[in-house]
Amino acid sequence: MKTYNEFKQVNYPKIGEDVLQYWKDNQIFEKSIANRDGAETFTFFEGPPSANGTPGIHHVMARTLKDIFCRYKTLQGYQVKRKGGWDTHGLPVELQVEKELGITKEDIGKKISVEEYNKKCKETVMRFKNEWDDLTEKIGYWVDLDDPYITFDSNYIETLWHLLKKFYDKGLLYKGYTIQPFSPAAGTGLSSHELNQPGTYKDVKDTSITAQFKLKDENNTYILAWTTTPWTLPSNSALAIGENLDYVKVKTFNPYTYEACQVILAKARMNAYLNPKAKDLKIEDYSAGDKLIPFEVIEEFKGKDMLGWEYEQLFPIEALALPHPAFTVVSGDYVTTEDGTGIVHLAKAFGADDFRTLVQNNVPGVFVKDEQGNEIPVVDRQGKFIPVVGEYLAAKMKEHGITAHKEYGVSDFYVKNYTEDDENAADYKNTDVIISIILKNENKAFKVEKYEHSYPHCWRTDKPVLYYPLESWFIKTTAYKDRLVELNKTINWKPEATGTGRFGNWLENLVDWNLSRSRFWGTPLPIWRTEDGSEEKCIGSIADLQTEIEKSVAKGFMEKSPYEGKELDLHRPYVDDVILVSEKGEKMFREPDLIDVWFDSGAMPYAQWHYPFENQDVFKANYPADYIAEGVDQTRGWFFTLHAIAVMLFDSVAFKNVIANGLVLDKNGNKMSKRLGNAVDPFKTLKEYGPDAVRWYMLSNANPWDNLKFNLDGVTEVQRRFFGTLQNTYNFFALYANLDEFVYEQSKAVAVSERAELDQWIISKLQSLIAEVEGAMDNYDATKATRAIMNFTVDQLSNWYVRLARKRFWRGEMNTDKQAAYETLYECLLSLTQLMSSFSPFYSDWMYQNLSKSAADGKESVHLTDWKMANNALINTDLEESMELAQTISSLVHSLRKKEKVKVRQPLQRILIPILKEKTKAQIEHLAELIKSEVNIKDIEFIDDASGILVKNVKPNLPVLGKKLGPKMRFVVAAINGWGQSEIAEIEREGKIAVEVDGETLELLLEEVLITSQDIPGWSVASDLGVTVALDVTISEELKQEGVARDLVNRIQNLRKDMGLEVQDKINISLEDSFDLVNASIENYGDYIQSETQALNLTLVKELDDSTNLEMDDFEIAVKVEKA
RNA sequence: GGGCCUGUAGCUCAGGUGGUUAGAGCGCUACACUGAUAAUGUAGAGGUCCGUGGUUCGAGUCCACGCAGGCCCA
Repeated sequence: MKTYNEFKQVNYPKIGEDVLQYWKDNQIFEKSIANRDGAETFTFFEGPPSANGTPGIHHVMARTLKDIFCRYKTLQGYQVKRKGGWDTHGLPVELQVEKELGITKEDIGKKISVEEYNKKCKETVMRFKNEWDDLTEKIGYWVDLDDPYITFDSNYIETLWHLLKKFYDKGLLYKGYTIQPFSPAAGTGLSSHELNQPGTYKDVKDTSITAQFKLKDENNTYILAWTTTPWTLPSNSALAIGENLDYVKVKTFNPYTYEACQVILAKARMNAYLNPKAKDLKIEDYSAGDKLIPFEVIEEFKGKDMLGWEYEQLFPIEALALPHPAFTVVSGDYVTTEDGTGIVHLAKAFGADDFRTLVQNNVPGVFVKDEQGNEIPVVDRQGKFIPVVGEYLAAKMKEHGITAHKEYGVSDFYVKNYTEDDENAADYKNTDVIISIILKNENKAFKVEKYEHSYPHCWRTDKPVLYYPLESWFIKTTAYKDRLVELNKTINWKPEATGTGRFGNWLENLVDWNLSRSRFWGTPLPIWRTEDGSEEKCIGSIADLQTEIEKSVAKGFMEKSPYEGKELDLHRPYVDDVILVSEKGEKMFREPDLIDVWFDSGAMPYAQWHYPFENQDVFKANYPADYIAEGVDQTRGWFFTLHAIAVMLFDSVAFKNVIANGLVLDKNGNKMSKRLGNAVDPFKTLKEYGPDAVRWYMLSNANPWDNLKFNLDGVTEVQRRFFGTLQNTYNFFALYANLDEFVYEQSKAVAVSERAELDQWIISKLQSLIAEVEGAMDNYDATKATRAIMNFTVDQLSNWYVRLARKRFWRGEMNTDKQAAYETLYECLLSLTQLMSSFSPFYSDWMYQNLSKSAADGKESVHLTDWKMANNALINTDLEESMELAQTISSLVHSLRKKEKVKVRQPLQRILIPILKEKTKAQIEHLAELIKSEVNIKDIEFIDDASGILVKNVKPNLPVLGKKLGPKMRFVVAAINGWGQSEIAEIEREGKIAVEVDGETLELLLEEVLITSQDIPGWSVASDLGVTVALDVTISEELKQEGVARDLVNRIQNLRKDMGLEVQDKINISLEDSFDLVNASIENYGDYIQSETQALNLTLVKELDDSTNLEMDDFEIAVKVEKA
């Protein structure tokens, strides 16, 4: 019976399927967790995917990355609970439903009830759960799929409410506004998605104004700022410059009033405002009305020099006056000199950039109070100026005698001009034009012109949109900015730059978290308000809600609870039916907003356990996460919301280690998309290549945080080069182990110290590998780990150890040396299965079981084993260095043989190795036998200084010399390069030497140069890595005979194979007596030939019948081989 | 427009703190081996280290400015 299964061919996909079935049948995953009951926990958080689309190949990457560290830590003895999860709310789901139903947001509540709509969303969102689960299993991502958290679940939402209430109680949840695209014609805000509809951006001609903002402390000096929305000028409260841009102050004249003035603008924009043809004209020669206006630069400065400059309000409307630091110059990182004046006018209410910049600089915006005392902008929701501004403009029209198609009342100043009747009137003037005329007349406009640009329009009304402040609920993240930054520094980011750069910068420029979404399918905001907004209540649990409902029913605001006799569903529309009662006895209605879905996922550490309502212990043992991984695109999404909630509510990080992985692109580096047809189907790929090779390829090919150019050829290569080589190595072991009936038994194994050098070496290498893999994995660097394993397997174990040790396996009966060889190879293979198991969980388990099913301590699965740490006592650095020397020397001899055209089978007498260090000599001698047999030579001779034939080379030791010499380096280097043998001898003898440089004498020390030996006169030499080898190519008669003997062995072995003999079959050989050389060879090496070919007899005969002709290098010889 | 990442051989990637002639695998070419054989070994060809400036005795490596591709945000 065979102990170790032998495989002619391996079917990797089938191994994946079989092992998956085995895991299921034997509950290996469950056992891997139950096994570690009571052990220290290692916590992983699953970033929930959305199952409303099918998974792609990039999910294989993401899920593999998540899986490997959990498996690794499990082996190391930690208990790693892994709860799966689903992200179920949000816009993509809504859009998909709308597309399928052929409706728009407009239709919700009309053509379809909110109830039906949300029901449809709920069905849609889990549509592809089965595909996801299937993929998850097939790629071997171990995660609990039976009990996942689902963000639409009532328990989940209850935790969200609990957290929101905590924010609320801390005073961190507030109602403010944010600048959003708004359609005054439709009276509604527009989502960025709506703005991205085709056709929304149209080319329009608007009146643009370059306005003059008068500096406070200087006469006739103005800052110029350009705008395509003149109606925002009354709301101006600051000007932004680029700190590093160059600005000029220019003496010139206003082109409309001809008044002398000094204007400030970006140097790079002068040509746009000041006619270059006028550059030679003199200021004094100008008279009002001249076409060419002279100008003269009188000062130049940087933008940062302008910071804090004060100017006078452009429209001095009393009700709009503001305190300092309004009307000052601030810095804006987005300011350019591509258009305008290089100075940007800021109106807080009407631009998102403006808003952000002003908030960051603590500059107030232009607002007025309404009856409730709320701040409102000077443009109302119909898109017209409120009377405060209207009055001013109407008065100015009169003052300046501006007439239009009609007389303007205080409420007629629409800023975006959508009353078509007016627009078509003959003498029509829009608000922008009126503002232009006023400013021109008042010496406040430097340039007015029509400007054609692309401007967004409402897709429904076709009217231009405004950027307008809309009410929103916010979390005051800015209050915790410092703590967020501080705690972020304790997180281990892979790659580091994502943590310090992308995420760190984001935290530095933090704005408050806008929680509000005006949608239907999502977590409702648990805040109820009275109609006048004077009282509000935040609900933190279902129990709270029930209590409040009861109060309200008692008060008579509701007949009965909307939930009476129904399943409790916190979603809209049910929750909207809840009317509560305020402290003062007023009716309270829920704020209709839903919350940002990122809050859903960022709260998963708590909500997945329904904390604090349940599972407090589980939560505490699994918080914060030791490790998470997600795409780098989540930096401002999930990574941020996890961090924000954890820091603000728990003063903790949410995760200690994080990998932000890159994208999976197609093999040409293009983004994969279903539309372009270059998307790789994960299921097909897994079916064809099996999960292990795909995982291994993804991890080893590039760092996970770099983008991966996914190429199936790469998967094939990994399969062939790595898995194929490993499989060959295993097959080799199994074949001979079974023949010898070898069975590994740890207790009876030969002590490592008693094994052959080669065994000790590979064991040492193996321990070094384990240490390297541990180091890499502890640092969350899977690429390094996989590459190290690959290198060991292919280069060290297969191409060196097995090749050199081959004969020990097939020759003779079982003895200690042979047993040691088996044990060594077995131990390497078994260790490899564990090292590999995190990355290629199926194949490694399969091989583990093949190797260990006969072992006394064999486990059901490699994934249930305990990590075998590196044994430092078995690491022999000296031996590893020796072997490296041996490998280098062998390689050099091979290349010399090739150069001299002497094949390896022809024995040669000796090689010469020049030796400058005793240690090197000892290290080579240590493995002399091995080198000799590997390259088929009889002797290694060393030549040292005493021989007197060494030719040495000298090189400067640059890092050492550089520090000492600095700029004189190149002279000294030139001097050293010109040295001959006598100088080298001198510095070696004296330990120092004098060098003349530039008339100066310097002393060089022995350690400042590197001496090597590269030449032996009259010999064919080769060198590499500081080792030089010379080969003696003289072939004596004796060597020739031995060469023939080896050739004969080789030819007879081929014959054996052709005859189909088994390895252990014995033979008889008859050779034709025809060549003296052959006869002599048989005379002297007959025993060798017989033992190698397992021949009982080797006879020379005069004539052979039924013989075969053997083709030797220079002749042919007849031979007859018979099975004995 | 801003932040961040990437750019090294035909392809995929390595290249601590700057150091003489920039490496590996695959692919290609030639040869060898033939008891791991649908394997394996050896050698060879193949480079403007994205560009331009700068710092330095010395730059793939450090700095500045660009170019190309990507991600996120406006």
